Amino acid sequence: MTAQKGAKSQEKVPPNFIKDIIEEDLRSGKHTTVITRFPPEPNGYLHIGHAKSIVLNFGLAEEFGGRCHLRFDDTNPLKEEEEFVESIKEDVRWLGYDWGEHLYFASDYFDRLYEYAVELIKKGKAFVCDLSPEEIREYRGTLTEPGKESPYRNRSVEENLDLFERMRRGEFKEGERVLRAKIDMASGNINMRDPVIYRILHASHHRTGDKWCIYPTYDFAHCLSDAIEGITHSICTLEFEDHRPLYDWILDQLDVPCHPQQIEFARLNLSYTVMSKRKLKELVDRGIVDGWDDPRMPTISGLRRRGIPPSAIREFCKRIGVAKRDSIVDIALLEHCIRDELNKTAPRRMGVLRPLKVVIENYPEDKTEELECINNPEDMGQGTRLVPFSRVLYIEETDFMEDPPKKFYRLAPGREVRLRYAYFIRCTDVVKDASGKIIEVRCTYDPQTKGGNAPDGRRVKATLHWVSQRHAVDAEVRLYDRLFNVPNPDGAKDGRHFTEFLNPDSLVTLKGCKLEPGLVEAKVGERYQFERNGYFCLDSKDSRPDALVFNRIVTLKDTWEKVRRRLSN
RNA sequence: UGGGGUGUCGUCAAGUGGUAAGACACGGGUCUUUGGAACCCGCAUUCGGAGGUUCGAAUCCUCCCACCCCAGCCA
Repeated sequence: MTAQKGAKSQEKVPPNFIKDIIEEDLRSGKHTTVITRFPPEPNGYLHIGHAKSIVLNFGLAEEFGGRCHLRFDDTNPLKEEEEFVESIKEDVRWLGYDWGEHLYFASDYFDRLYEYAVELIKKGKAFVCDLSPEEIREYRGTLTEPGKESPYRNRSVEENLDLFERMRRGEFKEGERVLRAKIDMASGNINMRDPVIYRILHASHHRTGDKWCIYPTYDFAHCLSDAIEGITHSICTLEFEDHRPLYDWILDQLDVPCHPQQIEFARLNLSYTVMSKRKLKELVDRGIVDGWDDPRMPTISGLRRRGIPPSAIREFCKRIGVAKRDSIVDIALLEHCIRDELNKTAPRRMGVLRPLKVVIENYPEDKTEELECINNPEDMGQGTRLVPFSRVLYIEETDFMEDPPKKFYRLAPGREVRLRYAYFIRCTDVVKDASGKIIEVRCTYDPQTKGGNAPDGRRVKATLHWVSQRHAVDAEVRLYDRLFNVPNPDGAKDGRHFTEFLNPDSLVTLKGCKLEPGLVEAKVGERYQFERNGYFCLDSKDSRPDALVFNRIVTLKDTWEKVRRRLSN
């Protein structure tokens, strides 16, 4: 428990401008507590960009001893579904955050919001407008020209009250009338040109059913929901900066419990992927990926299925910082956070992905030895396990070369290497098939080197992982890589479509992989390091006890691969 | 041609008048029964540009340039 707490306190959000504002507000006495909120619209799945916001909002509240609300911004019944509220709750929970009792819905406030709208009308600050959607657009003006006032702008309070009430009762068709705030049609900020705050939608809502046929817009509902909940700091992304004057205007007109401060920060962009809901949906709809939880997707469900630990995502979100400039974070940082976490926690196993048969000529045919292997050299507390060794083994195809280039110091004819936790072996011969392909490597072992050390002090340059043929468990292994070939797939200057930059090798499926026998016991949710290969986990969707499927979470850093590439250039 | 933002290393990002943190990436090295990990070293005389103020400027002033967002009864 204490250790847990200690670990948590290390997970602080590093300094940033929002934290500065909060600290100043606490210091000056403007606030005595911090109340934030994460306000998703339940119309889609969460992705790692949302994780940044979640970690910020929940992290800040946690750190200052306040709280963070989970509030669904469900003001548009046309787009929202119950299915998404459940998946969003699951994702937030999985990321490690708890909203406690503070689960809210903007739709919980529809009655109060309606009353606030009436109050605005009574103050002469809102009016019912009969203009059609097209006319409203025309009257709004353009970015460089001011708008024109609606001919309905100066209706009497009584008439507005009556019309608004009749809107509520369902006397009008969709688009026939709206309620608008009366602000300034000449404002340079288009959001202030008498924005629509209520519209007619004859649609049933996932929570309020058919009780309402008028619904508040985001601008009206959001600030008031914040005020109702006593939010102190309302943190959102940059595109809402232009909405802040409206946020403040609405709260200034009304008798509200408090006036939260809206603060904007730059949303997360990640290299070698796309983040917009529209683009992710296209990947799903065109069958380019296996659904929203495809392990290559930046969705929370995709990251989860990929096997990425939530702690690594939290750490990543804290490391990227919070600022106002548009940026693209290098996905290598995410990968680093994943390796960093898994290196410390993941038990090691041996798994041969591309098997090459090795026969140890001087090892008895029927003998089996149980060799002790360390589960995690970074954490000896994880203990050891026994792995069977016998005469016929598999090693990695890439660990043998008949004609090795310089700097390759794995197995080759005449060479001696170490089999991890086992023996030194020396290659004596190779066996090829009719096409010349090497199908078997013949070796001898040195019985004196059991455990991996030579009594005579003899050294070897390489240590290979291996699996005993007789004992191996078969598995399918899916090697995942970056979805795109270019850092910024939707930033093509020549207007090329982002799918033109897909990485054809983002998924490589390997069958007939040979794993050490203990891995039959692997369970969904566990993560392993397959030594010298990377980190892997069972696929939660497709793996079956008699047909194991492992996903590669991330590779190990591979210096040899770098050398090899340099050599071939 | 309107309004709102932003420009510090390849990528993020500190710094808020006192002489450019840190991380990732990258390069080199030590060590190693994972070519993993760990450890060490290197990596912006310069802060979008040009002027100016000052003993002193990334930080203050002026002008300019670039990029992002806004004309949903979406959020």
